[in-house]
Formats: sequence, C-alpha cells, structure tokens
Amino acid sequence: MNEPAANTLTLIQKVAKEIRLQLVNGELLPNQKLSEATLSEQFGISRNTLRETFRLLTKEGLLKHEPNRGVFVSTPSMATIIDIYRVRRIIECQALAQAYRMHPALKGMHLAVEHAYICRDKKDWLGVGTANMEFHAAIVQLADSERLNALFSNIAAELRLAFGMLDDLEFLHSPFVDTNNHLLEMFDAGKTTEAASYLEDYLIRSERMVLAAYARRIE
Amino acid sequence: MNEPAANTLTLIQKVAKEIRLQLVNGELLPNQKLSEATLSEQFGISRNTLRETFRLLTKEGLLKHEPNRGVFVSTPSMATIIDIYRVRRIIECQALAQAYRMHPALKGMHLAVEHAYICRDKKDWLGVGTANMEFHAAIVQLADSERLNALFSNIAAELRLAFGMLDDLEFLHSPFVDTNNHLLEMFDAGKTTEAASYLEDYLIRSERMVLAAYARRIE
DNA sequence: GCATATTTGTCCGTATGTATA
DNA sequence: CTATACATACGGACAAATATG
Repeated sequence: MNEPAANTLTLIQKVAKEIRLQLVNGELLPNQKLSEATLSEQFGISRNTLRETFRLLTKEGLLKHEPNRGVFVSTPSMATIIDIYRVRRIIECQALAQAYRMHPALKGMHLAVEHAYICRDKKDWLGVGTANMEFHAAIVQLADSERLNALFSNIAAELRLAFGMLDDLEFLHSPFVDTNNHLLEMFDAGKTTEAASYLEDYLIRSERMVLAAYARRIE
Repeated sequence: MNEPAANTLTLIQKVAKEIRLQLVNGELLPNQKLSEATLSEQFGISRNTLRETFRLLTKEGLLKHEPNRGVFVSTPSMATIIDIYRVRRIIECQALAQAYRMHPALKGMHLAVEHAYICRDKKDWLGVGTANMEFHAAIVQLADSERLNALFSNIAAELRLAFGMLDDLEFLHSPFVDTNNHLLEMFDAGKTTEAASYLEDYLIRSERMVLAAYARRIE
C-alpha cells in the first residue's frame, strides 16, 4: 500500500533509458550490432543485467533479437513506416473525433505548438521533430487510454529511429508546424469532425513525404 | 539469408509461453506472488533465465514487478477493463469500417464463429471465450497492421486474466456467439458501416456485462 | 523496535551450442 | 573443415532490501 517507496528505478531501467536516448538521438545506427561483452563493460554492468535490458528494448521494437546471433538496432523498413502510419491514422483520428473540448491534454497540444515555433525560429529541426511528436502524443492522450499512450510512445520512438536514417529533417518537419497550429485552431473552434478529417489528410501527406525521403536514402 | 534456421524458440520464450498459458487458464491467480526460487526449480531453469522471462511478461502487463519485492500476477482493476474496452472500440470498429470485403482475415472470422458454436454445444464456456477472442483478433487483422495485432494479442491476454476473476463464464460469453455470427453476416452482405456501428454497441454491451460481473465478485 | 531469516538485485565464472571467417 | 567468437544458459556468490518473529 506504500506507493512512495516504489520510486526507485532499477539498474536495468536506468540503462534502458540511456540506450533509448542514444537510439533516438542517432548515436546508435540502424542495423548496428550491440555486443553483450562490449556494452556491459561500457556501462559497467554485468552481461546478465544487460541482457534483461535488451529484452525490454526488443519488446519496444527498438532492438531486434536474432537467436544465437545477438541483438541489433532495428532497421525500420518501408513496411515499418507504412504500418506505423496506419496505426497513427486509426488511433489519432479517432481520438480527435471522439474527444471532448475541455480535455486536459489540450494544454499539451498548445504547449507543443509553442515549442515547435520556438525550435523552428532557432532552426533546431530535431527539436521541431520532438515538438511535433509531443503534439501527436497529446492527441492520443485525448482518448484517455493508458495502453494507447504506451503504444504511441513506442511507435514514436520507432519513427524517430527511421528519421535517423534520413537527413533532410527541415524538409520533413518544418511544414507541419503551421499545420499543427491550424489543426488546433479547428479543434478549439469545435469543428471536431472537420479537424479529424484534416488530420487524416495530414497523416497521409506526412507518410508520403517520409516514404519518399526514405526511398531517396536507400543505398 | 537462411530463414528456416531462425525457427528456434529460445528457452526464455518457451517458458514465457507456458506461464502465459497458465495465466489465461486461471492456474495462476491475480495478485499471487511468483517466487524466483520456486518457479525456477519448478521449470528446471536457472534464476537468471526466469528473470528474463518475467521482464517479457511484465512488459505485456500480465505480471507486475515491485522493486525488491518480486513479481506478482497482475490484478486487473475496473480501470483496466475500461481502458481495454476503450482501445477495442477504437481499433476494432475502425478496422471493420475500413476493411475490404475480400480480406483473408475473413476466413479467420468464419472459422472462429464455427469454433464458437461447437464449443457452445459442448458447454465448453472457456472454449467459447477463446473462440470469441479469435473472432475479434481476426477483426483487428482486417487493419493489416502487425503492431495493432500485437497490441490486441496483449489486450486479449489481459482480459482473459480479468475473466479468471469471474465465474459466470457462460453468462459472459455465450450470448455473443450469435452476435458474432450476425455481425459476420452483415459484413459479408457489404453493410460495412452498419456492421461497424453494430460492433460498437456490442462492445459497449459487453463491457457493461464484464464490469457488472466484476463488481459482483469484489470481496 | 530489534534481530533474524528470506528474497531480490547484481555480479562472476563457466560449459555448451551456434554462426561465421 | 577447423578455428574463433559469441550468445545461451547455468549455478554460485554476496550485498541490500524486505518480511518475519
């Protein structure tokens, strides 16, 4: 019954957090092999502990486990991107369509838009990408489902992994700052169904751009 | 390049599968503690291996990990059930509404309905529950998303865990055999949007029944 | 409130099997 | 085909946290 004591973060989770950061920041590249021996020494933890960390990240789709061969950084394929956008269209559009307008997550949407403008002014395109994901995470929160939030969190990390393979980040993220703002205005004005269908178009357009950039970057 | 060799299921995954079965079959009860020492001996595996298995199932929401105290079988709360049905309404209804009628998953839907009738005749209510879940898994498959399929697989296991806390399984599952059949007929007849809204009502009704049974079973 | 027993968290060493150069 | 490297899995150890009397 004592919740406060459960504040401790286990070693495994701390390491997982660290690796997750390295992944979405592009410090670890897709398809790269993560050796147990090397990483366990690098983090100063035992191989057993590291292996448990690997299981966590594998379940999240960030690492790929090949039996008897080891774990590798996931390589998002076109199929991955298509799948992710399919999920996003279903979940985000429904969340928006069914949301009530006084929902607390609305504040998160506004904050994310502000954040995006600030980053765009500084030409911080990675920051714009982050703000963009915050915005969409807030949309999902409208559905009030812990499980959908968790799913989106995973999906967002996977997408960022895919973005790491591309380099025209300005081209990918910057157009959507105004789009997000416009979407938010529509929603605030109570045009929910209109906003939902606008979001659907938006996601289709975004998917197309990401796929095109991806196709250009294939070696 | 040799796919066939990748067929091997690691020990960890085999044990996870086994425990998952025991969970959905009610052999392990909610809130029950799973001792590392006891279970590792029982399965004939080392503690380290078992711990990795625990991580997997914890990520799936079937087990709950309390730092320095151990792992316990998850206890689905009302909030859990509400959350799960919220997810189901969003995903299943959209999957059905957007599906094309020649989709291969349709075969799965038909098989599940047949399976349900057979089990109902034998008064095998647990089997009816399984067939029911197969039917809905097939609906999700209409969306063609690996990630949504994985999410639903988790959710279904969690829900079965909740069912394990109830005992009027006939009352819970048996009415929906005909409902599934009717839904399938509507979909086959091409009345997709009608079927989708029928499914929404269906899920709302189902949720209400599960919640009521749950409330009755509280001690 | 204390002392003890139990259990988890983490690490290490090692044997075996599998993949690859 | 052999050798090497590495993942898989085991069992033992010990400190730290927790439960028990």
